[in-house]
Amino acid sequence: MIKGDTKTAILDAAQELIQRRGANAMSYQDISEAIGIRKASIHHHFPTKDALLDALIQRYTAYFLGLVDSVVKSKKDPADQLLAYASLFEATLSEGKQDKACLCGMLGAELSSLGSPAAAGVKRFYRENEARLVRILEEGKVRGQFHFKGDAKLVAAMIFSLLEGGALVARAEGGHKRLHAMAEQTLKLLLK
Amino acid sequence: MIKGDTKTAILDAAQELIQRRGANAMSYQDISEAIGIRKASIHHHFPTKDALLDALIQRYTAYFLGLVDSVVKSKKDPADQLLAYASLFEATLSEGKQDKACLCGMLGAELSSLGSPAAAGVKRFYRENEARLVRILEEGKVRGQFHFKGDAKLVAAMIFSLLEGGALVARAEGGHKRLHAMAEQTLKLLLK
DNA sequence: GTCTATAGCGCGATAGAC
DNA sequence: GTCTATCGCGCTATAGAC
Repeated sequence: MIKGDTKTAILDAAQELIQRRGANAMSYQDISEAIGIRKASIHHHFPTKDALLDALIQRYTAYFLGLVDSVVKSKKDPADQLLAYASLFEATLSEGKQDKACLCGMLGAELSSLGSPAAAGVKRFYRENEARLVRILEEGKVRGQFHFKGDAKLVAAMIFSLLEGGALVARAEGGHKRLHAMAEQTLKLLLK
Repeated sequence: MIKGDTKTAILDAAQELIQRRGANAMSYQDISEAIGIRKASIHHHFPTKDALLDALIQRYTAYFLGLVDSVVKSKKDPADQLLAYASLFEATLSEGKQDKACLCGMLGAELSSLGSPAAAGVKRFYRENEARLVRILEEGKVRGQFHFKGDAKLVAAMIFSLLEGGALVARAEGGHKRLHAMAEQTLKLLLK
């Protein structure tokens, strides 16, 4: 709280705008209007848009993986862990003024127009998330609770894609409730 | 070939650009350079970008659903139909200069910056695809081949989101081969 | 139907005062 | 650290000649 508060406000505004509309539809002017600061001041904190995106992805990844780890730690049951993991995507969707998808899901669509540090950050987000899903799935299999055939890595990739894609598709119809129903349905396929 | 060839060339170029980079990163100038025509000429065929997007979505939807229907008709086995359906997404991903996702998957991320006819078109694409998946899934269940618990509509939504999301995520890592592996893994979950 | 030319705007980014 | 002012560019879109 001593310093850097403006930086945080900029990142918060940028994140919300991107989650709602995408990076290419978000401008310094939009951020400026959202938090009541001039464009030039934003450039002082983040010289270029690429730098802003990069910082945003780093912060989001750390924050989101932190949520994942704490939510996974708080449950013993892999099935509960999986639903809790999915609920992070659902919560984003229903947060605030709504229609917010995962930041890195949005950026995935815009990957080829991103700077290379930003693009690398998005890929890392995907990898880290899938790695955590693998752990949940393998634990569930060891316990004799999940009964899927095949590679846990592929099931993890499947579930991750389904949640990222589901967040985007559910914005068009059904919203967070529909995403939740999809997550529960997916769990049913794993349990038997 | 008698007429309207320019219109088709414009739509082809626009589609490729959007599938690769997104609608907000695609400009009349890009199309102009791709097909060797002036920007003003594009405006003659499609007065506004919204009109171009709308026409593009209509054409894509008709084309894609046509592929779906013919591919479904050509297979008897629901499991084969499902893999064939998924292969449409895989084929897009590996086509041409690569890294092309589903047009409406890309536009789903940019939904809130689309004009309302375009947005409605994207939603319709989602609905029509899920409806076709429901039919495949129900047929598979009736035949005693698919063994999923729960609502076929939810499983359809799940699979559709997984393919749309998977196309986006697989562009970051693994490409069409990874998407194919995910589709096969999904089928395994349904078969038993 | 395609062209040249240009209007009018919003963008990312920079210079320099305070 | 924030501001005013502005640059230069690319965008969508339009007017009008050919």
